[in-house]
Amino acid sequence: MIEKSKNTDRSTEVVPRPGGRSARIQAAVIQAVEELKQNQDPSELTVPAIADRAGVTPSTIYRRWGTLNELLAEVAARNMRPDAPPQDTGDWRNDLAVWLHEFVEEMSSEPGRVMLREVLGGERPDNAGQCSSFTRQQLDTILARVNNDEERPPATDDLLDQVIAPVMYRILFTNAPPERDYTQKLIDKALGVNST
Amino acid sequence: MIEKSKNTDRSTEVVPRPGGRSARIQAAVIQAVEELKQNQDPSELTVPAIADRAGVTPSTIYRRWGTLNELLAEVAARNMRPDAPPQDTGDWRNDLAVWLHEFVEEMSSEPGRVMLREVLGGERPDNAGQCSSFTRQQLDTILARVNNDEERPPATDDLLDQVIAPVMYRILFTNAPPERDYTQKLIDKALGVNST
DNA sequence: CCCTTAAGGCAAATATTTTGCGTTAAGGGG
DNA sequence: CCCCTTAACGCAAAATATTTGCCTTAAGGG
Repeated sequence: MIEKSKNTDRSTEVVPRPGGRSARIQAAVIQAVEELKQNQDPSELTVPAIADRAGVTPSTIYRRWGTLNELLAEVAARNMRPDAPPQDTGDWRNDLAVWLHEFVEEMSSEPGRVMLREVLGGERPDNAGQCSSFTRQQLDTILARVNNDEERPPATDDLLDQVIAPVMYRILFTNAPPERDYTQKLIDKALGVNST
Repeated sequence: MIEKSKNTDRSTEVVPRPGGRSARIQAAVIQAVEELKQNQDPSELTVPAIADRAGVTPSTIYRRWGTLNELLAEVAARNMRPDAPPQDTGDWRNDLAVWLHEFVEEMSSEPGRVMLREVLGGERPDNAGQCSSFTRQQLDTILARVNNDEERPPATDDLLDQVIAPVMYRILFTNAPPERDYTQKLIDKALGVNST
């Protein structure tokens, strides 16, 4: 008997389908994770518990995300998405300072550090990449407010190197979260302010 | 009957004992982890497997480290300890460049990224702190070679902020590991080299 | 409307983590 | 030097979590 028409030998790669049942389940799972994270006691944040609350079987979660770490990484990355563009005070330098101080405070907080740990703990680099992408977008938004005729704004990359990176390094690798003064000095230096 | 002499009501806090049986077991477990990490297929890197190889019961590991993540974080932090001081070429600027390029290459490599993930994935901040402590020591060693009569070396903190941090940020949060040119420019800028 | 296929549910099989309890060895005091 | 106390370990049973095989479901495409 001839094997029934194998259509798999075509280069017709199986294209992943967008939206639909999968999407609803994914949303339910993610929401379940966020809800369970409200309850203190992180030991309740387990795959079976998440599955239960999402109305899904554990195997669904394991098959889609592989491990709890990956699921948490994805959720954390999502939650890092800013819910608003940086405040517009009319002075972009001020916007930058205001936004940055808030950014640092959020990242240094316990929930912030937990999110960072989760994002960086995942194996897929996408999630971490998304975080810096969000940050970059916020910076771009602020820099777009500069009147280019009057002054030349710093490049986004320079701000990432000279301000964001040092702040993140301290949060991730030292016990001393960045003080407000320290952060401000980084800004001033990056913007070329003379404070000798 | 009088409860037999309770000597626990004294302020004689029970002091954790250094070295001894515990120390040997700890060493055996850590070595087991390192050996198992040689074998590709990280799915073999499991607590029962580690316990087996270390000649220990799993419960010992769970009680001491809590989770696999914590154990891996500790081992990774240990392995980040440099095994030699930075090469001494006679020119500290060169020493810095040589050391840094090697540092970046190690951290960007797949094993390096895995170690970073493990270190940052643990809950105890000590391990990450130790990493930056190692880095700081290496930098200090290089800077100590500067002849202070002739030139003023940069501060270690400035190097951390302006060179190490940007490099680490890119490794952790972007898909593009730092190119050699990029790293060199960071050094030049931090050392005040005019390259306009 | 039917066909194909990726994804989900269910439940059994595995693997892991946790826990209670008895044992061991390191230190300290008499 | 011996005993006493205690933290840490081993062992094994119990509790959880993870993996897997097989069947069912629903989204898209022809």
